[in-house]
Formats: sequence, structure tokens, C-alpha cells
Amino acid sequence: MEVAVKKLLKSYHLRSTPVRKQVLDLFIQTSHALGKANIEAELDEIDRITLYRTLRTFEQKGIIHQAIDGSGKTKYALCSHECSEHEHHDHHAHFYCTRCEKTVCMNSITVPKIDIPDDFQIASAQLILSGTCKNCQR
Amino acid sequence: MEVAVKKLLKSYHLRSTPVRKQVLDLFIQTSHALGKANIEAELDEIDRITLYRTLRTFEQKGIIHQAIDGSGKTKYALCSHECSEHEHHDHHAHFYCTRCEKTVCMNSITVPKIDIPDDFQIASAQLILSGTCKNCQR
DNA sequence: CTTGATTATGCAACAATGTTGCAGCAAAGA
DNA sequence: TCTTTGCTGCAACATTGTTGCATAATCAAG
Ligand SMILES: [Mn+2]
Ligand SMILES: [Mn+2]
Ligand SMILES: [Zn+2]
Ligand SMILES: [Zn+2]
Repeated sequence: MEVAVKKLLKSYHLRSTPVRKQVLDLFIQTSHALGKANIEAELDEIDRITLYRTLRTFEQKGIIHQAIDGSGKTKYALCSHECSEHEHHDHHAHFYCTRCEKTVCMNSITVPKIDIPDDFQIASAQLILSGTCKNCQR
Repeated sequence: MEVAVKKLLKSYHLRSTPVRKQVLDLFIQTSHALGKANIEAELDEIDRITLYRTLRTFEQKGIIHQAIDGSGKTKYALCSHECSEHEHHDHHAHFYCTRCEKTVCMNSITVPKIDIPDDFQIASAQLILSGTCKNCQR
């Protein structure tokens, strides 16, 4: 609630503003990744530009990470506690449901190590799984 | 050249138009994936909307496939010959160079089989590798 | 509690990608 | 050459995303 979110923001050396509290609270409350449109649907009357800046700030601080799902829309989800301002450690797969368009972190599935030609220097790897989630299977 | 591209289009039951010939030829000539901006840079005076429709058509016919690279830009590359109007078979990784922003198909690297909870029904999987390509390593 | 430095907000303005509808034009087969 | 069918290019729109700047809010210090 209120106080916890405030403390959390403070621990990241971020000021507690209405937008940041609302957005962070929403991420904590939600089990799937959230993009601009999703957040706006939940949090009415919130300024687009401020939202974009809030997301960028949260990402830089290691609070949230991008959940790339091939949908073309940038979504974010809460980081695990190992992430920091200096480095993200979200080496898990993401599942994208093509029916409901929700994206979830599959924390149990780590991206496999890949051997590639020396011509390429890999800095990071991402695994996207798509299909239908439980709710969308009839 | 000219004639070959024309034949190729015909084999997919597509009319040979200037835009289609130019775009298909460019894909054949290029070793990395191409997005809207890339194509426009190479092919001047080509209409945006027609380009988008051309790309969509080529994708539907199994001529090109999306090369998702996490850059937020939709790029395409030529399909292997197994792809058709009915199904794409491009189960390889894509490498994205964060320096030059070029994306290439890594045909030799197939996306590993993943075991996931039954809650999810996987239809496809994609692997994105990012880092620096040969040209961009100093 | 008040004050002041610093930071965040919200608006305007812009840029890029992508989609649809529609009239006119071109390709390909007859 | 003609006709049908499919393709093009324009307008118009929607969505995502960025930057600059004046104003407002936060928070730590006094
Ligand atoms: Mn994640
Ligand atoms: Mn490919
Ligand atoms: Zn679903
Ligand atoms: Zn490169």
C-alpha cells in the first residue's frame, strides 16, 4: 500500500510523486507485463509524457525491465531483486498470448546458452514464446 | 536480375509491378534484414503505403519473414524455401547489432525446444541475440 | 513550519511507424 | 486491343515515442 510504495521509491532515491506511486503500485498489483496502453487503461487521467518518463526512469533504476514479446509494443514488468541501476539480470523467457495479448515473465525458464560464430559478440539474449495462455484456451 | 525476379513473383501468383520488383530484388541483394526505413533509404521515391502493403503481401505469401530484434522496428528477411503461403518455417535465431543496428538471420542456430507449464500452449518461439557484429568490433 | 534548491510534471510541437478507404491506373490473359 | 482484376498512391487517421520549456511539487535543511 501507500507507505510501502513510498519506501520503495525512496530506496531507489526517487521522489514520491502521485504518478510514480500509482504506476509502481500497479506493477506490484499486476501479474503480467504492462505497456503504455495498459497502464493508461487502469490509471485514468495520467499524462502520456510523464508516463513514458516514469517508465524510463524505473527501467534505469532497475525497478522494471522490458518484456519484449514481438507484438511491437514495449511492455515492462517488475524486476527481480538482483537488478540495479547498473545492470539488469532478467535472463528469463517471456510468453506472449496472441489471443488476449498479455505478456508474462516465465521466471523459471532461463534463456539457454548459445554457441555462435566468433564474428558476433553477444551481450544479451532473449527468448520469446508465443501461443495461447490458460485463460484463452477453449 | 529483372527476369529472375519477374519469374519469382509469378511463381507466387503475384503481379510484377515496379515496387514489388524493386523490393524483392533488394531483399535478394541484401544479406541482412530490412525495415521500412532501410528500404526507403535504398529505394528512393517509393510510396510508404505501397511499401507496407508489399511487405505484408510478401510475408503472407511466404517470401519474407519478420526478423524480430527487440529494436522496436519491424524488419524482414528472405525466407528459406520451405516457407509457403500456409506456413512459415523460419525457426532460427536473429542477431541484432546494437552499434550499426543491423539484424541478420542466424540460420545455423535453431531455437531450442523449451519445456513449459501446460498452462501455456506454445505456437512459436523466437530467439534474439544482441551485441556487436564483426564490422562493429574495434 | 517555512524556505529554497532540485527535480518532476504537463503542455506544445514534433517525428516515426502503421492502418484504412477510395478513385484511378496498370498487369496479364483472352 | 480489350476487360477484368488487382495494385497503386493519396488523404486521413491512429498510436507510440521524444524533446524543450515554463510551472509546480518534493524534500531536506534551517
Ligand atoms: Mn520479465
Ligand atoms: Mn530470419
Ligand atoms: Zn491469453
Ligand atoms: Zn554492427
